[in-house]
Amino acid sequence: MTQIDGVNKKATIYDVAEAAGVSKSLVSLVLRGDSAVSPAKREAVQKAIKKLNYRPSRNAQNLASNRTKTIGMVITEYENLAYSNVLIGLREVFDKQDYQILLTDLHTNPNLHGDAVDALVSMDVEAVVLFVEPANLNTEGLSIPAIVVGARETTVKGADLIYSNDYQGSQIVLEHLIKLGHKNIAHLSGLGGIAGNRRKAYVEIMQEQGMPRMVYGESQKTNQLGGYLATKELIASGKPFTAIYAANDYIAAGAISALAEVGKNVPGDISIVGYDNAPISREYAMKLTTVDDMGLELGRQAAEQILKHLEGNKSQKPKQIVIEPSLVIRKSTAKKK
Amino acid sequence: MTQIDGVNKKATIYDVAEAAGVSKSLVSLVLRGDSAVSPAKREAVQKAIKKLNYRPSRNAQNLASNRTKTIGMVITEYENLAYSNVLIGLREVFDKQDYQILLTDLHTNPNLHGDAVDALVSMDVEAVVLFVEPANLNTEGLSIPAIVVGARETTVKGADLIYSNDYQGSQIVLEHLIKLGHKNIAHLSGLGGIAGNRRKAYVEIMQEQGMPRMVYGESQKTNQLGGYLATKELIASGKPFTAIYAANDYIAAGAISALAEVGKNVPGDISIVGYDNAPISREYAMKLTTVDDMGLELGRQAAEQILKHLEGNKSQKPKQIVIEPSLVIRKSTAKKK
DNA sequence: TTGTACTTTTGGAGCGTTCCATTGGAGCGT
DNA sequence: ACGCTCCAATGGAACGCTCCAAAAGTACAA
Repeated sequence: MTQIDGVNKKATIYDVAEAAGVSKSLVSLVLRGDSAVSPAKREAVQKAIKKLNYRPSRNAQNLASNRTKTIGMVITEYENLAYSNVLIGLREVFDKQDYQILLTDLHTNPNLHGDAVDALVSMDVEAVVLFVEPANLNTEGLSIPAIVVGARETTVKGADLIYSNDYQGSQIVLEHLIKLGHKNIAHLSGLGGIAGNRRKAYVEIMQEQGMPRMVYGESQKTNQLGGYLATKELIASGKPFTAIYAANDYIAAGAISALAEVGKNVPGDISIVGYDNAPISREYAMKLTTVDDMGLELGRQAAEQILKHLEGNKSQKPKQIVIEPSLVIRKSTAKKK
Repeated sequence: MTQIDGVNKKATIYDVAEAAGVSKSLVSLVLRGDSAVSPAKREAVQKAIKKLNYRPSRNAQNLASNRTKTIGMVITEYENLAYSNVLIGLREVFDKQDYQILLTDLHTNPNLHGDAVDALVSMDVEAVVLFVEPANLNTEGLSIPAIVVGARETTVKGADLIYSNDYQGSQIVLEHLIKLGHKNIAHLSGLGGIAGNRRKAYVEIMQEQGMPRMVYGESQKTNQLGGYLATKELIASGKPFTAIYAANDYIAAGAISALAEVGKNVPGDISIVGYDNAPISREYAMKLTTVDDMGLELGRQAAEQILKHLEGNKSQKPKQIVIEPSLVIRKSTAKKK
């Protein structure tokens, strides 16, 4: 930091060079950990860096090196933590390769033009991970690798696809409940494509099994309140049920409250299964039985896939990866009485 | 996008200029919405931009203009949504001024050196918003404005401070409960400085009022499970209580489950107040009475304060802003029977 | 026609790095 | 003392923009 006109200006590589009595190039070498630098000079440079509190400008670095080692990830909104495990999985892999992840939600400045992807591309990310629902994003002529996580189809041409098999998820949930003796299993759904897939699978499977289909909350938001309201509807319908399959854990949590209000006990009276293995399902006193959507694994494999594009041979054709979900049996399900 | 050696290369301003038959400078003017450009050329440029799918390089822009119009925000972890309202408040103000917000958690690549602040400074953010607990970050010689949100003290020298008054928060909670006739009010606490402040206030106020102090869960995490376990302890202690003041809404939610397990009804038997007005307190079927920590307002005012530094006269001395919290009365509290 | 006053457009320098080709020494054998 | 090889260190071009000073064009009055 140098003082000019009483204003702090950020130190540049030249300031460091001068302070250390070397050339800017030598400083650059030290910065990048080049082994060809003599210990004495290296130390001098490091001292100068510390003294001046120098931090290299990534803008300049990126520009000069034509690399950013940065991956962009687009999510719908921070409040919906579904992305959380995926992010952890991505980081696990990318950290090892010294890639950075830039997380962005769909919020964009109304004044500025361009959506989340535009913003990311402008920042020269080397690839994008899309964890958003209908992806009405500007992905036209996207010249970097893209992978869509969590959806089984996309309009992003050339993008890889990775998702966990929702059909199979519904299947293992229903198998589990049926094995426990349940016959009247209601489904709590919600808005959106993911809930839609699970619903479709539920309907199909119940049909195959010749069991009654009861779907509620299709037009509700996929959160606790939605689950609560859907359950109220279910109860009001007067239809008999001994188990509930909720399209996600928040909906399941809402269902539990609604049931509690009418004196129904979980799992004593009603068994409940959620989906996603969200934090709430673990923290919740109830310890929800749920489907692990393998977010961590999705993240890991998405990262590997991206690395293949980035480091390996360029033009691979779009790949589609399907991960098998798994049932996490906890305490919200029990044998039918 | 031009095809060179079969590899897509991003279009630059020169490519656009050539395609539009103008100079790179003219393209730059169009990009920045300069009014001195003739309609004809403007249109030609815009057509070329679209055709080439050109997106300006922010790295180059930032470097050349010596501005990034970007503010960095540091949070502890994405999973803890406490920051959410603050972010919304920040955006509300910064959007209008065309500033972008870069959100970062404390996760840093173990291979790369530098913490979250280093990373942000390297990216040339113009100011930082710190929404992290003890802030053991490298803020030495930070040459950009910093504001610490949510803490009443900080080691970041020169930083502004903005927080809502936790003491007052505890005060209005307890006033509310006392007014409802409660005398035996337990407090559910948890790890961390914020919970600590609320706890301290609780202890002080109860002491003043000559009422029994019951604090549980000090060593628990501040989530649902923590609240659940703390409540179990409270119940096991055998001490009489008719109301609970929980250090946050998740703890309160956990408490409700624990109470339900022993047949205690909220608010019939026990009144509960949470803190933070977190999403769960609204969505939750229970409709939790809680303290709004004014996150939105914190965000707004933090943004205003930063703008004062950035646009106004430079060297202001550190300012400390305290926001008054407010009670949101919903359905988890009732008159003592 | 020429000059004046704008308005529109342009070339060039500069932003803080990286990377490469080159320079300058040190060390060693003869 | 001289050449040769190696290794360490350096200067300059380049990255893709912005911004400024200057050039080119346009319109109108004299």
